[in-house]
Amino acid sequence: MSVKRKPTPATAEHAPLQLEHFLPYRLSILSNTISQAIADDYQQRYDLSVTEWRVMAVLARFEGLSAREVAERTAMDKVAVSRALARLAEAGRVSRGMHDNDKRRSVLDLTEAGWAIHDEVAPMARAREREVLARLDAEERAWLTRILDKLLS
Amino acid sequence: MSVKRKPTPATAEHAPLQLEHFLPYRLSILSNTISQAIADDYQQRYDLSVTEWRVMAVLARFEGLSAREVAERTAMDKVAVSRALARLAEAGRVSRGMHDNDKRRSVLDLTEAGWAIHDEVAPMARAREREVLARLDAEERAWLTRILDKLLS
DNA sequence: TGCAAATGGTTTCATATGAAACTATAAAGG
DNA sequence: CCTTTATAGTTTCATATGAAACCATTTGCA
Repeated sequence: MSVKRKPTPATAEHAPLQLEHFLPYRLSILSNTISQAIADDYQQRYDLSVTEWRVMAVLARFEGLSAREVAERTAMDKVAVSRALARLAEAGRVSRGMHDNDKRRSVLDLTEAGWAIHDEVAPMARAREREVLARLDAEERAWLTRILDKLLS
Repeated sequence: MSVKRKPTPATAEHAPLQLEHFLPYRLSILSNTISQAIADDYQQRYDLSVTEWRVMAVLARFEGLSAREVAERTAMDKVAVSRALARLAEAGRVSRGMHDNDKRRSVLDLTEAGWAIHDEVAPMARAREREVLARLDAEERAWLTRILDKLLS
C-alpha cells in the first residue's frame, strides 16, 4: 500500500506547480499514451518505427514529395526524415526517384510493399483514434476539434 | 514558392490517413510545441533538462519522496529518474537522505539551491501555460479541462 | 557568365533514452 | 531462522536523436 505523502505546507513561501493540473504536463501524458498505444500495434509486427510510419502516412497522402516536404508535413526533423527514408528505401517500402529539374531533390513514393503495409496499419491507427474519441460524447468531441484547431493555428 | 502537391486521387483503393486531422498526431504536435517553448525558457539558463525539471517540480510539491514515488508522479521511467537525480544531487539541487526503516529507499528533497531555481522556473512555466490558455475563451478552457480529465482518467 | 549564398540531403559526433542485467536490502514462506 | 522472491535504485549496452558540419547542386546577382 502506498503511503499518502504530505504536500508542502500551505505556509510555505514557495508556489509549487501542481503537475496534475498543469496543461503542458497533461497534454504530454495524453499524447504519449495514445501514440504509444498505436505504435505498439505495428512496431514489432512490421519492424516500423513511429517516424517511419509518419513518413509513410504522408507519402500515402501525397505522391512524389521531396524529403524536405515530408519533413514539413510531418513536423519532423530533416535528419530524422533522412534516416527514416534510408530504412524505408532499404526495406523496399519507399522508392526514391530523382527530380527532373533539380538533381538535389528526391521524388518519394510508396512501393507496392509500402502500400500493403500502409493498408494494414492505417485502419489500426484509425481504430485507436476511435477508441479514444469514444470516451467522449458528441459535444465534447466537437469542442475538442475546435480547441485543437485554435491552439494549432 | 512551394508547389501544391496533388493528394492521392480519390479513385485510389487506399485510404490514407489525413495526419492534419488525426487526433494523435495533432496532440503530439501541440504537446511538443508547448513543452519545447517552456523548456527553452530554462534549459540553457539553468543547465536543466526537462526530466530534471519535472523531478524538481514533484519534489517541490511533495517532500521526502523516494525515487520510485518520483517516477510514479512524473510518469517517467525509473532509469530516467535515477539519472536526473544523479545530476540534480551532483549540482546540489536535491539532497538524498536514507530512509530510516528501509536502507534501499532514498528520501529526496530540494535543497536551498534547488528551491531557488524552482522559484524562478515555476512562474515561467505558469506564464507559458497562461499564454496558451489565453488563446481560448472561458468556455473553451472549461471544456478543455473537462475533456482532458475524462481522457486521462 | 562566374561566384557567393541558399537549398536538399546525408554524415558525424555527442548526448539521450530504455530494456535488461545487476547490487543491495527487505519481505514472505517453509 | 534461512531460503526464495520482491523491491529500490544503479549500471550497462544498444539504439535513437539533434545540432552542426558536410557535399552536391541550384539560385541570385554583380
